[in-house]
Amino acid sequence: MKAIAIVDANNFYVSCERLFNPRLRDQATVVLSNNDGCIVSRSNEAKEMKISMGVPLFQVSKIIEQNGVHVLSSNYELYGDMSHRMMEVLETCSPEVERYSIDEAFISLEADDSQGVEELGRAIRAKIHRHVGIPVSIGIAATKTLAKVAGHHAKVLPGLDGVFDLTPASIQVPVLRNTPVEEVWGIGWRWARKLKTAGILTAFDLREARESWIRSNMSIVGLRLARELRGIPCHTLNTCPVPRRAINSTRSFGQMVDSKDELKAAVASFVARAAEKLRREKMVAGAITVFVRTNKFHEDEEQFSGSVTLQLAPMTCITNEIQEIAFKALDSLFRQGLRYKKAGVMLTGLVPANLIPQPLWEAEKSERLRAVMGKVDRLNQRFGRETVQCGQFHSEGKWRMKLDSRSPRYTTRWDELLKVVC
DNA sequence: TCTGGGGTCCTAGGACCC
DNA sequence: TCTGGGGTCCTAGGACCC
Repeated sequence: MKAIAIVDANNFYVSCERLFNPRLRDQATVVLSNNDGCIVSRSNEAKEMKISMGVPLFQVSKIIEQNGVHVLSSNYELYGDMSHRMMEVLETCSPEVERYSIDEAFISLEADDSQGVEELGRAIRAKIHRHVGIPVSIGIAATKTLAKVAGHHAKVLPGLDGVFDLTPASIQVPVLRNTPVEEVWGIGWRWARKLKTAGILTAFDLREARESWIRSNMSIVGLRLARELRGIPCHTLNTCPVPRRAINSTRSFGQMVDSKDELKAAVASFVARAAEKLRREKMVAGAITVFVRTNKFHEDEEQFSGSVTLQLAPMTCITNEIQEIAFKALDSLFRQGLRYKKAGVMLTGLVPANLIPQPLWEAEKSERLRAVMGKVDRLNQRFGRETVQCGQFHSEGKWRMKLDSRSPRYTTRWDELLKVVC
């Protein structure tokens, strides 16, 4: 029998921090988003204190102080590296691995005479724990959506020890009846609200709902979802990474920004980051969107949110060339007298760099520029982001984000290696 | 005072063409 | 200048995910 499994790391960011700081084990710990704004990962102890996912830090500061919860800024370099290690182990366990997010992968499992899918799942869980040290939950079923349901149960039901096999037909109905509809993968709060009004309260109700109703209220997306709950696969495994369609770089500012120069500096830095990603993927972009917005939480201030898209012709991956167009977009977007909280850029129309024709007379120039960019990227990779900067920059500025309590990047920086003191 | 970032997919509507 | 259906392409916006 062949099945799909979802392998999902438990409290991933907190688990990564605990690997290198064992004092955090058994202690309530949370990890924050960029700018130290929101809670994005919680240990089980923190979850028990009713600290919700995604809440702003200041709203739970009382709980955190009263209980001595450990609070860490996010350390994406560390989490990215641990994620990579986990995926490498998975690739030794299954011929088909889809890296779904930083802490999750879908894999195929094939049972044989000696081992059922559940035993396979348990072996994988043990191997990841042994080689990487991160605890995972594994849900197994015939479709991705059912596997996610199984994975959720594997995580929260203590008796299952982290692995739940939902392939036996006999248990599917009771399990789906016990799954609130808002916990189904693909159902967000808006659809959940709509479904509840229509009397669809559980995953089972959604599975049994009329297809015509689903189609007209939730589009083809909802229809696929309902079929997946019935065991009809609509989402296959994507084992080779699909080419990216867009690259973003956006940030909320540490403090509000009102000057155009400072906004320009922020946009220049976002373009630099996005262009670096673009070159790493060996692609060029055909268009750039720049957006700015005020602080939507300050309801008493004048609000503005706008974006401008401009073509990049010829297509390019050169930071300075993209910055030039981005500044034009910003010029037409900027309004004096507003206080901005967030800005960003999005590169779209991405094409592999080797597929676009180069005009002969441009070839030499673009070759030279690309070589320069390559050197800049290598220097920044080696000595840290923004060691070498392109175009206009203020290295400091109100827009820079806060990261007050980041742990060392133990596995990717020589000077931040874990020190053992005897 | 403080409120994340980076993605994907789908649909509706407008512009344009035949 | 208006009439109309059908097709494509593009963009904005909405919904979702982690």
